[in-house]
Amino acid sequence: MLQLKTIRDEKRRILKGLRKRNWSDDQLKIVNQVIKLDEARRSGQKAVDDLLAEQNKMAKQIGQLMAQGKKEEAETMKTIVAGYKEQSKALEEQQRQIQADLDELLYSIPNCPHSSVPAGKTPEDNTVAKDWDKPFPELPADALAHWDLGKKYNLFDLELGVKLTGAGFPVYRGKGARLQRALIQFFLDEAGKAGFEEIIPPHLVNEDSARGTGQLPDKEGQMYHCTEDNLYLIPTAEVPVTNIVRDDILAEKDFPIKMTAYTPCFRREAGAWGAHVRGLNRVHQFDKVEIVVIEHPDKSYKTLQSMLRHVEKLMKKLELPYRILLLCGGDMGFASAKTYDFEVWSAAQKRWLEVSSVSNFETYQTNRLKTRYKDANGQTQLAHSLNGSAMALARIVAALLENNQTAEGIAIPKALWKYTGFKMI
RNA sequence: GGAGGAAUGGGUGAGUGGCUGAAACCACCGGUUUGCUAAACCGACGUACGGGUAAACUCGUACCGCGGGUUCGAAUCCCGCUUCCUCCGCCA
Repeated sequence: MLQLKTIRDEKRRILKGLRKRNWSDDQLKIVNQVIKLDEARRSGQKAVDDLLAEQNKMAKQIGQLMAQGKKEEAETMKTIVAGYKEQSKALEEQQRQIQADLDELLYSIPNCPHSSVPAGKTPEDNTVAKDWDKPFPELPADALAHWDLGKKYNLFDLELGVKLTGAGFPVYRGKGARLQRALIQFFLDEAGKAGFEEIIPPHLVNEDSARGTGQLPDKEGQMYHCTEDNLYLIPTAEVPVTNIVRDDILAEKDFPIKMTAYTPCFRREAGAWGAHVRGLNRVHQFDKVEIVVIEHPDKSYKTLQSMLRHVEKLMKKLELPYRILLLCGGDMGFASAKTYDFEVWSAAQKRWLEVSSVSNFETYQTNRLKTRYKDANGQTQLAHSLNGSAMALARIVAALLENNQTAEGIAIPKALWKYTGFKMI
């Protein structure tokens, strides 16, 4: 969530940013409500603190009176303190309510987009930051979409997934399974070479972690929830990995903290079913290698660029046509200040598929996570957090299969040979 | 799953009702001494919110695993929960 201090001190910037997210004048009123509630909170706290201070002082005096054997005086003071206590209890209750209201409002305000983020409402308003300037792969007229290729070569089975679990849970098998594992290994190795520490996190997280990265309370319905144990299946490795630094106070020399993790990702994705969700395009369980960076605020945008270059390198090694989009305010995720999306060209479907999303969250996540560092003056400051997919598997597989299909079979890109153990499917 | 024990600041660890936001030691940081390093000595050293301030600083409040309770007053007493350790059972 946004910091109260930022909302107080930089109200104009925040309002401007929220307009980029197409907030109406009505919605923008929330900002003023927050400021008003915050004032009430502060004056309320002063009142409570003063009352408690008085009680503390009197408690000490009572102790001294008792020691001196002045029992009656002590007793009269006790009755006075009892009155104060009642007052402060009532005030504290009021404060709790104010704080709860304030939190609720703060949770409902998305991150303020970076000044370089274009305004816009829909995906059509995104800016193409880097377009594909070479020709797309030419496929014969009888080219198959990946779901048909999967059947033809026995690579994955969606119906079998329905039998075992339900729609959206693909079963990979044979060379399809092997390709999947090869890609994971390849992505992890590349991340390792780029200096990311490899993590194997839990695949279920508790409520605190889900709250830390912002899945709760806003996107509760998107996660699978094990109610018996109150644990959530992770929708992305971002959740457990970023929470590694929750409640930490780092030193400046610790930056950047670079971590990578492969995990399966579980998403309920209620609704949103339609023509574009066939095959592996949108599933409830998919594999992804994620990169996460905790960075000094002065360097986070430079780091965002280096993360883009990393993902770009993966695209090139996989020999896939890709483009990079700078998302507009309306299409950006709730917690992000700036997001780039990578899309690969899916030659048989003849459309772009989103395979990676790289974002700088600035202090939006770290404010909830309480991930801070000591600056040169010894002051405690919030760190910046960033993450990106490097990359999401299912859709990469879809594009690989479609783009590389030939009469002889599906050609595997050179970079994967040593992982797959085969060059053709 | 059953039976015991434990949880204090970055670490070790003292502290069983007021003089304890918390001894001592270690680590870290600043300084003195030193040809350099080490040692020795001196000093500072938690977090959050709030007040006085723009800041240095200073004051108040809260925090000794978490939540409640008793009391004028709780790290300390009581209740619930969580986690960790030991033993037993089950098990990849």
